[in-house]
Amino acid sequence: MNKKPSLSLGFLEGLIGFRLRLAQIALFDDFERAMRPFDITPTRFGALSLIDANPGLSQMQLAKAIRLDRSTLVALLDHLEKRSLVQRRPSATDKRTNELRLTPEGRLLLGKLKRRVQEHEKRMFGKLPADERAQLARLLEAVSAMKTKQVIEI
Amino acid sequence: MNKKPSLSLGFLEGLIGFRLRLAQIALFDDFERAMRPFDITPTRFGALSLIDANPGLSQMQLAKAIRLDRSTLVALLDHLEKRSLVQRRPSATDKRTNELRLTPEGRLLLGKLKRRVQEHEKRMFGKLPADERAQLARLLEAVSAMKTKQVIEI
DNA sequence: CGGCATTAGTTTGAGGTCAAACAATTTAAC
DNA sequence: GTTAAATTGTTTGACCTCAAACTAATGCCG
Repeated sequence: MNKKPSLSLGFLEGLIGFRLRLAQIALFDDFERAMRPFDITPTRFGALSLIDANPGLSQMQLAKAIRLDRSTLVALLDHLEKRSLVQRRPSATDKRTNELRLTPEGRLLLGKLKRRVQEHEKRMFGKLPADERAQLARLLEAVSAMKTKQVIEI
Repeated sequence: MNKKPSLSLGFLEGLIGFRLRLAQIALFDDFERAMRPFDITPTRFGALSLIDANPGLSQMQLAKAIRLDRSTLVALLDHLEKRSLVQRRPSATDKRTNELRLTPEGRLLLGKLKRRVQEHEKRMFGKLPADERAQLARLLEAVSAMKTKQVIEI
């Protein structure tokens, strides 16, 4: 009748990277569920937010900011443009680039999404005391800032 | 000469979820680089570790433990089996399931990988004082433990 | 026992992601 | 100023992931 032998994590037990991956999956799961009615993923939300905060930015700038390959961004923007949330406008000064802007519909939707995302963050982190939330944010930022100096060969 | 206007993060600025995603990307990047000579991804490493720690487990058990869809696991195990690192052995007691085990080569490789992963963790978290690393692990675990109680409709 | 729901592994299809190759444009070098 | 190098957006191909449908086997329930 023992239904949960519950596997051993073995070596994974002590790895912060593994813990972070699990947290990421839980987070994505809740986000996805909350945004399902709008068909918005974390990546799409990030793109909308950054375009909103930096109107006129280029696809390369956006791609770097959300850590997405520029080729991946093409389909994502196609999608958002098809939904009339975003507009690609050829730059007058550099004909290689597009200037990205939210449409009025895009701004309207983003407003709703922001409220949902706040609720999502509250669900996922609201149980933690404020100082621990701040600590978590600080530590995560420190990890992101770590750059690989040098890679060991074979 | 200002080469870095450096976009505003806007609404993303205050989101722990966004910070966590950036940390995850940085982590994955360093991991991937360190393991490139062995063609091992975090997911593959996780699978090898769990099989090592729980010899004879089934594909479903493994899939749940590493949060992977069972259909995804099929190709992953095909790959590891083709490399003679893992063995699928049909269970005698339940003919639906396979018992998973590492081969001697698998155990040998995993040993090397563990050392690399330790170096990787040291690179990414080593700069943090030990108590902060522990705190980070604890907080991440708390986030993973958050289960969506209920989802708001439209 | 006998039939039906459940479970395990697999296959297939849709979508997200990166890397490499390409054309158009801009920048740098001479 | 002309030519070579770098940059931007795009397309294509490979891979990973999930979800749904399928098959074989087990468990349940009368």
